[in-house]
Amino acid sequence: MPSIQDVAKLANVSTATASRALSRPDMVAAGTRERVVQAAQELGYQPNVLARSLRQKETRTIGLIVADILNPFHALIAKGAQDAADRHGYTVFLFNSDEEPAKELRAMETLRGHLPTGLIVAPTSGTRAHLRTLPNLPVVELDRVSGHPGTTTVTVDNVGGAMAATQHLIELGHRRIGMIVGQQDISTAIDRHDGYRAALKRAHLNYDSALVLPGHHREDDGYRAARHLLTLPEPERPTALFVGNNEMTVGAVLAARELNLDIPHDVSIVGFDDSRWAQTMSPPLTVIAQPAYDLGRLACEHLIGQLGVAHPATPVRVQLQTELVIRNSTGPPHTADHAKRSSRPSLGPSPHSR
Amino acid sequence: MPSIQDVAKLANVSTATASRALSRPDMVAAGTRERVVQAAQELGYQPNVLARSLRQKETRTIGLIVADILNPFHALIAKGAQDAADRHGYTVFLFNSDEEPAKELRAMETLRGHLPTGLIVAPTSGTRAHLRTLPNLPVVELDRVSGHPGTTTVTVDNVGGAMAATQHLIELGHRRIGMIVGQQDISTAIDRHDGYRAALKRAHLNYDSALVLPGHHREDDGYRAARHLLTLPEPERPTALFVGNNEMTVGAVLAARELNLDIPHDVSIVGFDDSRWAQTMSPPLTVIAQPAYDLGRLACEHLIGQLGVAHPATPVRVQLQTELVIRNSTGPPHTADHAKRSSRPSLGPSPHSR
DNA sequence: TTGAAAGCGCTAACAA
DNA sequence: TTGTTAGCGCTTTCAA
Repeated sequence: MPSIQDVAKLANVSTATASRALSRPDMVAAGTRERVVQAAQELGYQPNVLARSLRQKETRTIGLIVADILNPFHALIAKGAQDAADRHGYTVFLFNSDEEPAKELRAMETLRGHLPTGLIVAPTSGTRAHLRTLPNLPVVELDRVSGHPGTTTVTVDNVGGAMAATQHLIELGHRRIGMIVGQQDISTAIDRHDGYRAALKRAHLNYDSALVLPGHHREDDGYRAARHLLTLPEPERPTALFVGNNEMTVGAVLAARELNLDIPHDVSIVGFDDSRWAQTMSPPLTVIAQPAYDLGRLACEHLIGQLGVAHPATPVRVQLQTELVIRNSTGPPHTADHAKRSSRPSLGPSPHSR
Repeated sequence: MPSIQDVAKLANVSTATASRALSRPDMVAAGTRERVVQAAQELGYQPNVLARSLRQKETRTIGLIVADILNPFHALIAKGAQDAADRHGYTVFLFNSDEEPAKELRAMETLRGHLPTGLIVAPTSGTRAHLRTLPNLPVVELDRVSGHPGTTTVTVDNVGGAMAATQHLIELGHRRIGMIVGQQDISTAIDRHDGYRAALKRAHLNYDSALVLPGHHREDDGYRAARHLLTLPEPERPTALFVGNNEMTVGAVLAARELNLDIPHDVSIVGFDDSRWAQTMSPPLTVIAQPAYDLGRLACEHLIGQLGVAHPATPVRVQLQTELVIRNSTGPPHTADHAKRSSRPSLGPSPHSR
């Protein structure tokens, strides 16, 4: 690997001039500049980022910790952030916390040694404590908020989204609406739960805690919770389910299928988060869609934007809107008064539309 | 951020000793060692990776370039690689090429400045040329091979997988089997095409080039190709489709739905790559499953394993097996001799808008 | 077993 | 406009 010394030698200038010619062209005479650039090209010179960063105490590197890169929602966030970083000449270090605070801490420690210019994190329950390890590091929280004071947050309107989902079911005529909710120490789960309650209240429906089951955001949790709710004795069984995230929604759908319940005839389902399979599943799922890519993009842009700036008095709180996408997994309830259709040959592929 | 100087001062030793105490404990007297470790802990010292790497000319960093992090197959690869790197104390720089050689080159250039210890790449058509920019950098190719001489490759048996898929269809009684194949400058696409041909040949079936349509690995390509194949006039229309990757398979399924063709009654479909939605789709898809996580893991382990070693005479070629997972998207053909069922209600009118 | 000193490649004061 | 020089934080000779 050629160094700037080699370039300088070939161009017959000092290393300082070579450095300037490449990084601050306007500080150097046109002729010299050209010689240096020419030499650099000839040697295939690529500056050593490590040396530069060490000297400048500025790495142009951003740490990004997402909860689970295998979840398309988080993958899309990561892509949005990475694309944005790239546009601004930053490089992203991507880590997975797998929803485990311990892993998140490890990621932060690793990151710290690399002296990132800033950090974007989709918090776990441990984030607030962990962030105290990294004072003076500009942080943007993404998707969820940890409650750490002073950090910029980029989220969606989870309360509003959950209300829209619940209200959609209510408007279809549902009165017993179950919710499969995420961990109650994660802000999104709390907010979605709140939105669900608020929508019920507005419609003067009772909140029945027996219809609200917690999960840890995994498919399996959704499956188990749905199985429980959907096998409640008839008057108690919910006619609709609002599921708090994408993975759990898959589980809920599988549970319904397994119980031979037709969606939406026997049970309506609304999920949170849109995704490829929400569209291609049968039936295509009604969901609350989130602008995941923009979430990542904006988090990154805000982080970069506030880098130079001194600590702003009031931290920025960006909130994006969600969108209710009505597909075919929701419909009016068919309760006991309707003859229970017995042998539907599973769930025929339903019309796919958007 | 405390530096090793601070630690040294607090422990009353020179920086050299402090460094040794932390990195090579056995070179230091027990008492001194303890004092240093104690001091480091007290200060929350974390070594500056940049300075260390600059000095040692060794970054313990691995570059990873995948084709598309939004594709669960690649996401799983990335996770496998990252987990493995982590276990060995390496940090991964993850980049997306988005299947574009130009983006891949940019990623490599960025990477180069960071002096990665090694590189793992899922090649595009440009990789072979680009790798010449990075001589002396240990490289492992993943999933696909670029033909760059001397690099270790970790792939699956694409020929075998494609043969298994095709043979499965043949055994079910299909005689006209269409294939939607990937870009013919990507090794996996070539291999899968070869496997398809080989299986036909072994069964003494003609290879009909009219039944083989190319695509660029995107859902949309699969959709268009399938639409074309499935609307061929009756005697020519294939009764089964083998689709060369996961994204295109989704497109093919959507096309079949839109044409009101029942899967597998009217057309059988086998995809390459398993995934969440392959399982949850309706019908659940028969696929050739690939060990994506292990692909990533092994690529990383081989890279790390060969780091110290001088250039091995014969490059390593790891090949993993695929597995035919039979679900419900394949069945025996029902050709013209069967009465064509006209109005299958289950399929529903499927206005798939795009 | 420890310390002094050099140097990785780069950029930024400062001087010329 | 250019060059000289120092130093970012660390590890590693070399010497004691």
